[in-house]
Amino acid sequence: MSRKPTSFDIAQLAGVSQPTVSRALSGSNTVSEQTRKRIEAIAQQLNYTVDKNASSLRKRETNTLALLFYEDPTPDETGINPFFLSMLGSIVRTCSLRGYDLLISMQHMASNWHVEFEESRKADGIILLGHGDFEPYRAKLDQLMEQGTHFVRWGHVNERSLGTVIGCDNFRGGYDATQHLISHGRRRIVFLGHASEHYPEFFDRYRGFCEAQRSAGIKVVETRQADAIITEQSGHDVVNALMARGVKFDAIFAASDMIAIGAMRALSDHGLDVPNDIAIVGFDDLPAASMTSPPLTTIQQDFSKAGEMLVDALIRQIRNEDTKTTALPAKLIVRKSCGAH
Amino acid sequence: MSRKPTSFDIAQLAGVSQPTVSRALSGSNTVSEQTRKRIEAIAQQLNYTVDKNASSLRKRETNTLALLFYEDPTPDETGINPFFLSMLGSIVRTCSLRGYDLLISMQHMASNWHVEFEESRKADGIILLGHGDFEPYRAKLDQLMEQGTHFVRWGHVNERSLGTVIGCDNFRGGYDATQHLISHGRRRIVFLGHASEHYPEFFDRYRGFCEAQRSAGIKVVETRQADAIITEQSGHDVVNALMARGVKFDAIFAASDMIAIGAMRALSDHGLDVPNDIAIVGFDDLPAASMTSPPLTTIQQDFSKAGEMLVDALIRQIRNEDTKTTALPAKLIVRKSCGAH
DNA sequence: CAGAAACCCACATACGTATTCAGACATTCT
DNA sequence: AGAATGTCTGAATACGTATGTGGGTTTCTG
Repeated sequence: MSRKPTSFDIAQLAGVSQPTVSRALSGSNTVSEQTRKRIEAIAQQLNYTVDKNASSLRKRETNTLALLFYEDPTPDETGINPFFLSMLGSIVRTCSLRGYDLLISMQHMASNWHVEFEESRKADGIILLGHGDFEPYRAKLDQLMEQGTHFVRWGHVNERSLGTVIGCDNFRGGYDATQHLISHGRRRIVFLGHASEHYPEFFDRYRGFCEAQRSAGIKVVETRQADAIITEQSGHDVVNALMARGVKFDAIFAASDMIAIGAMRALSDHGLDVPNDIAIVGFDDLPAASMTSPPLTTIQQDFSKAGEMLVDALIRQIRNEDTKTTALPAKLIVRKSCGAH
Repeated sequence: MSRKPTSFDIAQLAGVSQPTVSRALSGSNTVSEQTRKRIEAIAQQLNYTVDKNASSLRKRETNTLALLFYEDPTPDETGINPFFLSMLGSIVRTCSLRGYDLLISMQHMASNWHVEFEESRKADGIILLGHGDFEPYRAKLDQLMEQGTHFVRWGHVNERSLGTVIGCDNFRGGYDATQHLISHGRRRIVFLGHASEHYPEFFDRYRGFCEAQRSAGIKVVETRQADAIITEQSGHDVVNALMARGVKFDAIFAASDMIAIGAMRALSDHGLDVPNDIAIVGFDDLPAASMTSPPLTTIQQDFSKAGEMLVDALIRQIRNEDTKTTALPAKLIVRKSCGAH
């Protein structure tokens, strides 16, 4: 017999009916210990595995979670946002520990994954990475809510967030980073990163940045903020632009490590020393942060915890248990780029 | 009707039978243009999606590929090998372009995924990352072959490789890197990385390293090789060990960028300048390579191409077309760590 | 106008599992 | 001993789709 064995095959060999095989292997207690042993032995010997599709069809659940990246519309960049990549490991691991399979997909705005994944019963729920709750994402999130699709997302934590969100305490992180620079004597700090509603997480970091300065009696100057997105190149360019504009500063708080790394390269090109001339603090604690020279002081996001919480929250939601939007603490990691000691 | 619509629902509304709906939506030409339009309109309106499980069950194919990482047995390291992460993006994208879903799993040696994935019809084929064809992997690969499971893997390319392998021309890469250092006047080059059968890719790079030296009339000295695995810490430690042993060298060829980055940190700790005191060339061209200071000269592996080839080879195999084991070219990327200008 | 061909479509069925229901048998109770 | 209880198992069926087969209508051909 070369085809894949079915529960009928096992049943025949064990001299029982197919339903009994199904019950025995799914751990039902309505089957005698003796026959169960026999069935298990035969199943093992034939390398029998439950057919996932038939099982899912019958049970109406797939035991699979879907992970959806939002693909940035930069056709030349082939990579995934390094920040999300860092979270991937713990998501994969947690799914595995919880007995779920993980389906991964990268989507662009045009596609309508929101009807695809749960509707076609590929997955029991969806984890969203990179989908904010402002336009043009908002409409899609609304539709997910309406459909009753189970989903959680990583993002900006807010009182009126749509659905369940796991995020980071960005305000506090921004505050702590800035406070740290101030406490080491820096007074003219620039913020590198967008500061608008369309980048709600960066915006919170920026607000923390402003608040820390106010607390220290430093006047917040608008010219000390410059838009940047989460790429090394962007960080590099924005520093050059600042210097071209003649902005004076003695420290940088970058809204992401990628930006910080690009900034360090630009400073190096200008012959400036980090941290003596310019101190830098980043955000995220990407793997790359500890590899720069000098190593980057940064605000750590706990990726491992984040992935675990996303998966667990989604599973709770699938089981119709209550879930709550949560902000994880942000933690200052002092290395050398900030000039402490 | 709150439950998910089925093809029967569509059929009823369109006044046709269920099979006609199935044929209309799957683009069969045995259904009239007129009824097809009608059916499509209704399907669209109801947000109808083909049930993946029922379809897969009936068609006996899942339209899904599985990606299996081998998890290094370091329980504290929560991350995935950065090298594989770099490939992930293009694998995800290529799957999407080819119309396949991607199932991701991280496995440890103990588990027997080899019967799980294709046998339980979760996927039509498997992409393996991090599975060499030496023990203890070999037994599992043998079993996959025997089962007739479709799989491809990234790894060491060899005449007698088991199954279809996509890899990199490691020998040539090692040769070119070393040759480059020699051509810039370096004579005492150390190789950082394992040089044994258990690390076949590193071993090929090492053989290229040796060959380049012989071609240049430099005597290959065994003390100028030191074992290291693909982590930053390992690179750091091994350089310290070399210096403690009093080994003299003026250049480093690291078998991976991670090792190179760790090595640079160690050199910096010792007050040595890169590239003036010690020139360095890495391997892989990880994203981090361009962010170090000085930026790392390295041998580039084309991750984008690699992911694409893995996916395409697997799909060909699933379609019973012939596939061939392939080595991709390795390309020297000159930055600043090697001291060329 | 008869017969052939072409075209559409419905009927029946299979994919492999999980669950409901009821029956068989053994055991215990009165 | 007869009834009641409990334990285990089999028969029947549903999940939603895809496909082989055959029937009915229309169009074409001679």
